[in-house]
Amino acid sequence: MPRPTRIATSPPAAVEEALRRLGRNIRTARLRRRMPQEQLARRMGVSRFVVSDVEKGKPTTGVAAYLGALWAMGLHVHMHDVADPDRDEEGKTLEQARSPRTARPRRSLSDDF
Amino acid sequence: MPRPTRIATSPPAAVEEALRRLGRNIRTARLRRRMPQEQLARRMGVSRFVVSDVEKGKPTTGVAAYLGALWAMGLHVHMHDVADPDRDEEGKTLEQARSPRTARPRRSLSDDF
DNA sequence: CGGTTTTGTAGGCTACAGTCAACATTTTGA
DNA sequence: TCAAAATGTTGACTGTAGCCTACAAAACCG
Repeated sequence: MPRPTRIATSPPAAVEEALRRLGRNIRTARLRRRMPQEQLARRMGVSRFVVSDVEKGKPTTGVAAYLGALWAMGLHVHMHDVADPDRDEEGKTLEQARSPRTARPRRSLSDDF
Repeated sequence: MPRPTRIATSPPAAVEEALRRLGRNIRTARLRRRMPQEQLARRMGVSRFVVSDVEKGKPTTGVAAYLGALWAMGLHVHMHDVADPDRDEEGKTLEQARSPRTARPRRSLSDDF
């Protein structure tokens, strides 16, 4: 992703850690299946270097590489729960009566400072 | 990700669908929080176009953008379960005695055809 | 409704992500 | 122990991902 995006070059610690963990998990899954990086890469249609990057949790790597790795090992279903509206308790609370299609802020009549 | 990788340009249907779902979920979470794309983008340190891409589930977009969006809404913890070794039943079954550090194939003594 | 905000889209620019080759290192299985 | 396989690392090349500007459309709230 060209033109260094702050989120990619120096992500928040939480993001970095989440990516490292994801990469570690993917690596564990691959090793359990006794599948070399090379073979996983072929299944995904990328070079083995991308697999290496994914397992390192490299932030600048495309999301398709991560999803593809999960998919190639039958683990992509785990993604279905991520940000699932049913699991988003904070969101459910914040949601008032309905869910608008745009996020236009509400302006109360007399509370406009 | 330059040089069109197959996984990114024409991903397996399952990957495409998983990405669309993820993007949809992120959008729902954002709208519930009544947060414009612009504001979310600022928090992430990217332009609003990247947020738009994420919500569309664009496969070629960097993983940091997706993770960053989740993080900015406090949803990145959902990633912790993805490919979690404890949840990888198939992997647990395949795993024999131990987990090697590389995926070198085993060759039994007399079963080498 | 009507002004305002949000979101979508198109085109162009530029830095860099993915690729590859070659070699070094690590780790395995026997 | 040791050869073989897997993985890591480096550096150069190249097409594109992310950015921006500008306009259009959509959807909101009062």
